[in-house]
Amino acid sequence: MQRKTEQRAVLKKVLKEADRPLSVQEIFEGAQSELPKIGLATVYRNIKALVEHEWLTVVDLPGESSRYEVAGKEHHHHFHCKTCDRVFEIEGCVGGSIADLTPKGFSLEFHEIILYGRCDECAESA
Amino acid sequence: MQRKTEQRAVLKKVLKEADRPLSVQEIFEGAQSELPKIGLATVYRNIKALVEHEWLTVVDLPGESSRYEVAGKEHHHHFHCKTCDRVFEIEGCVGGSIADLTPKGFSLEFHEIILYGRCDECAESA
DNA sequence: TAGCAATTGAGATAAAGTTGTCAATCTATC
DNA sequence: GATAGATTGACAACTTTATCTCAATTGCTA
Repeated sequence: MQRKTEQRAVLKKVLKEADRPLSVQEIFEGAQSELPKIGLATVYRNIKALVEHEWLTVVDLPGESSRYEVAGKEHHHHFHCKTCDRVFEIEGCVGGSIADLTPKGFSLEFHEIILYGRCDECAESA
Repeated sequence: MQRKTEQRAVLKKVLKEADRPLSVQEIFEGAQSELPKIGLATVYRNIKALVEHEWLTVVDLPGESSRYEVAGKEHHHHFHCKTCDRVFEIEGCVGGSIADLTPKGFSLEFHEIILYGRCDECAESA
C-alpha cells in the first residue's frame, strides 16, 4: 500500500458512506458503480491491506461471510435485518449484566451481541 | 431415516454425551473412536437428517462453521473458549435489557449473545 | 433366513469464497 | 516528460466445506 490509487480511494469512499458493515459483494458493487472496470481481486487485495493497516475492521456474524466497517468506532454491536440482509451498527451495550452469565471458573474476555429482525425500511413495508 | 443404524446411534450418543455444540469434525472424531470405519459422508448425511427431524439444532458462531447440539433445550447462549476452541452452553439471558438496544423503527425478533474467553480448564492452566 | 431396499464407505465431484499469475497500466519521483 | 516499480484486471487455480456416485453392506419384513 505504497501508492494512492483511484481504486482504493473509491473503495474507502464506499465504505465511509455506507456507515455500516459491508460484505465483499456490497463493496464490489458499490465500487463498480463508480469504477465499472474494477476487478474483484483488487477489492480483495485492498480490503486485506486496509484491514492490516487497521483502517478497516472485520465484522463476523454467525453463518455469514465477513463484512467490513471503518475502524476506530466505539464498542458497539450489530443488527442484522433478515429481510434485506443488511447489517446495521447499534449503539449501547449491556456489558455489565453480561458478565453475570459467565460460568464459574471461566474467564470472560469479550462478547458479541447480535440482534435480528427487520430494519426500519423493511418493517415499514411489511 | 427409516432404519436404525449403528452409525446413527453412535452419532447421537456422541452428541448427547458432549452436552455442548460440536463441530462436524468433533462429531466425526468422536464417532470414529467407537466406529473407526465410519465415513465423513455418513456423518454429514446423518447430521442433515437429524436437523431435519429436529433432533439436532444448528449453532452458528461468527466466523466459524456450524456446530450442532441436541435440540429442545431452553433458550440459552454460548461461550467460546479461544484457547481450546470448544463451545459451551451458558444459562441465563439478558433479553430484557437487550430490547432497549433496538434502534427506533426497527423490529426485534431474536438475538444472539456469544461470550469469549477461557473455559475453566484453560483458565486454570494459564 | 431370504430378499428387498435403505444405508454406508470411499473417493470423486461440486460450490463458494479467496488468492495467485502475469502482462498491461498507472503512480510517484527525478 | 521519462522511468522504475507498485498496482491493476482478467482469469486460472486453489481451499474449504459439503454433496454425489455407486458397489458393498446392513436392517427390516415376511
